This record gives sequence, C-alpha cells and structure tokens, in this order.
Amino acid sequence: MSRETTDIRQEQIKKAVLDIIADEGLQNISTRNLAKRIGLSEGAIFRHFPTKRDIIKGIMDDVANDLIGSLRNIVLKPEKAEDKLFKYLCQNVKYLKENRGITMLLFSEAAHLGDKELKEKLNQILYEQKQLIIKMVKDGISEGVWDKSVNAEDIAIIYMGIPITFNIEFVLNKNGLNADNFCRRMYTLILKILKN
Amino acid sequence: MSRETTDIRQEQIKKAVLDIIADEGLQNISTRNLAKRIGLSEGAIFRHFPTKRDIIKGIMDDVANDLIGSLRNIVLKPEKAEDKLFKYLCQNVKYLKENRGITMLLFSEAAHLGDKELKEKLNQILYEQKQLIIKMVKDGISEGVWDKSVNAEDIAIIYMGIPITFNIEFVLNKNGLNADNFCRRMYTLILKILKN
DNA sequence: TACGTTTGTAAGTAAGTGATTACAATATTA
DNA sequence: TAATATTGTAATCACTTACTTACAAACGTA
Repeated sequence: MSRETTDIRQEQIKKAVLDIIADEGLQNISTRNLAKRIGLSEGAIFRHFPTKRDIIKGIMDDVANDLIGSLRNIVLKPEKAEDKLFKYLCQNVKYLKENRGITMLLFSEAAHLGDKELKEKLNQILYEQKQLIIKMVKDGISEGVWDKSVNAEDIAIIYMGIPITFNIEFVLNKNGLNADNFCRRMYTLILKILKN
Repeated sequence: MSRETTDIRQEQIKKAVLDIIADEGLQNISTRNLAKRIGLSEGAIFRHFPTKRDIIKGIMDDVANDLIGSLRNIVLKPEKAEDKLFKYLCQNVKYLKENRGITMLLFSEAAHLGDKELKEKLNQILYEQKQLIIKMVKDGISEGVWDKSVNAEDIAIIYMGIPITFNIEFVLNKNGLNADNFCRRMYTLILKILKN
C-alpha cells in the first residue's frame, strides 16, 4: 500500500466505518473488516488512531461540527422563522440520509452506554439541536406569527422524533419514504401546532 | 441450582436480557453474563433456547403480543377518538418505561440488520402500530371532531417519534422527562394538528 | 422401586475481537 | 547524502464470544 498522511488515513478510516454500517450493519465494524475495506493492514489502523473508540469519538466530533454547524447557520441567518424551520428540517433529514450510518452509530452508542465520554458527546449533540429548535420557535413567536402559548421545548421534543423516525424507516425499508415529500409533509404538521 | 421447567427458565432468561440491557447496556447480554445473573451455568441457557438469536426472537414475540395487544384493545374499544388517543399514547409510553430494555434491543437489532427474520419481525411490530394509529385518526375524522384534510399516515409517522424520543431521553438522562406530564403534553400537540 | 426423560454442571471448542510487536520501506530534513 | 521520523506489514497476543460435550442429579411414571 502506498504511503499517505495520517490526516488522509483518518478520514478514510472514519468514512469506512460509516460505509460499513450502512452496507453491512453495525456488527461488522471490526478493525479487521475496516482495514480490509480500505485495503490496509490492521496494524496500520492503529498507527492513525490509538484505539477503536477514538475512531467513534472522531466521527461524533464530525457530526457536532458538520451537522450542528450547518443547522446553526440556518437558525442564525436573518430570515423569517417559517422559512428557517423548513430549511432546518430539510437539512437535518438530508444529512441523515447522506450519512445513513451516523444515526445508527449514535444510538447504538447510547444503547450500549458503556462509555461515559461518548455518551456525554451524544448528549451534547442532542442538547444543542434542541436549543436551536427552541430558539427558532421563540423567534417565530417574537415575530408574532406563531402562537405564544406553545411550549418551545415540547416542539423541540416532538421535532426530534422526526429525523429519527425517518432514519428507522430508511433502515428497515430502504425506499420507504420520499425525502423531499417527507420534509414538506412534516413541516406542515409542525406548522399547524405553531400557528395562531 | 434447583430444577425448573423450560417454560419458567425461558421467562427468566428473557427477563434477564431486558434487565441487563437496562442496567448495564446492550453490550453485556453475553450468554455468560446472562447465566451469571440468573445463577445458572452457561450450558443451561442452551438447554432452554437453541441459540441466543432465539432468545431475542422470543422477546420480540412478547412485544408483539403484549404491547401491540394492549394498544389494539384501546383502539378497538367503543370510545371517543380523543380519549382513545390519549390512552394509547400513555399506554405506549408506560410500556416503554417499564420495559426500558426493549426499545434499545429492537433498534439495535434494526441497526445491526444482519438477521432478516428479526428485521422482518421488527418491521411487523412497527407496521401494526402505525395501522392502529391510522385507524384511530380515521375514526376521529368519521366522528366529525377532527380535520378531514389531515393525512392519517403523516400523523402516524410524527406519532411514532414520540415514544422513541422519550426512550432516548430516558436512556441518556434517566430522570429527563416526567412520564405523566410528558404524555399529556405530547397529546396536546397532536390534538392541535388534528383539530378542525 | 426401577427406568427413561428432563434439567443441571464443568470444562471444553473454534472463531472472532481489539491491540501489540518486530521489522521493512518510504519520506523528511540537517 | 546521511540520519531520522513516519507509515506500512505480517505474525501474534490475550481475551471474549456463542455454542458443545460428557456426565451427574432430579424428576415423572410403570
């Protein structure tokens, strides 16, 4: 195998984890299988990550940066709350669709709850997402377009289930839900709760 | 260890799986740990179940019978749709709270997607739940109390996320959500979508 | 009581896991 | 160019996994 820098190898390894999860399922992300998919020896994996756990940690950091980052951008832009909500939902669903392995990896880690640090990282990701949604809702209320008697946190909770359900349907039944359509339909429902 | 019938042992084994998941996390349901918790030798486990997979299968069958059964009872009773919806939601949340291990086990199996038969069983459970919700919504529309322009399937999708989110919050943050309160708050939101 | 069936145990099995080692080949830099 | 740091490999480690085997004890029943 030709030599590559640690930076490049780390990206390859993290990508391989997500690809394997999406293609073969979670139980196949052994370091052996990982090395095989990249075309590298198993020892080389441990040249670029000290432990397997650190690979997972790296992926979680990517989610925190990429997904949360892009969602934050949407929320912070000066736009109408209704438009932001729609874009937010679509972006969220799109990201999960394009990184199918991620939801499974995240919630598997939650379910295994062996590792406090990973659990804390996941908690952080979910918390930040919730705060962004709460902010959007409150902005909409300030704009005067949404019912001020709704509890922003309740909206955040019911919202969080949407991308998760989408992902589960996607895993169980690959062509179960049309993403664009799905996005707009769920948006309509949420809006009905929010409207005056 | 004193002798017990296979029926009793099977129940003990299935219960132990769920208890271990709730207490120690999914990665600890090894046959060794299972035997230890019951106070039995590992070999005895395989006296009562041919494979570990059959234990999981047995648990899934229990869910299909117990949870889906009790939800079906609620839906089929001659009552107002609004009352049924509330009871349905509360029963669903209650069951997941009392059998904390189940949601994790189910979605872990989905994520590992190695086993077609288990995946099919999970699909069936989710499908039946969805059908029950759709029926409830359509009943409410027939009664004339709910907006007939809402898509019953969309309601089912957004509904499905609620118990899942509840469970995730419960796993990550043990006292995160008050179940009774939670139930009523989510009910209020769904009702706002459904109302004329 | 005698006999066949059921339920139990202790000690194994082969296969897979994450991680390490000793060493070779390739870059980087003085 | 010579010395050094980096990236690669093959072999192997100790450990865990689901599952099996050989045999013993307890049970129902004739």
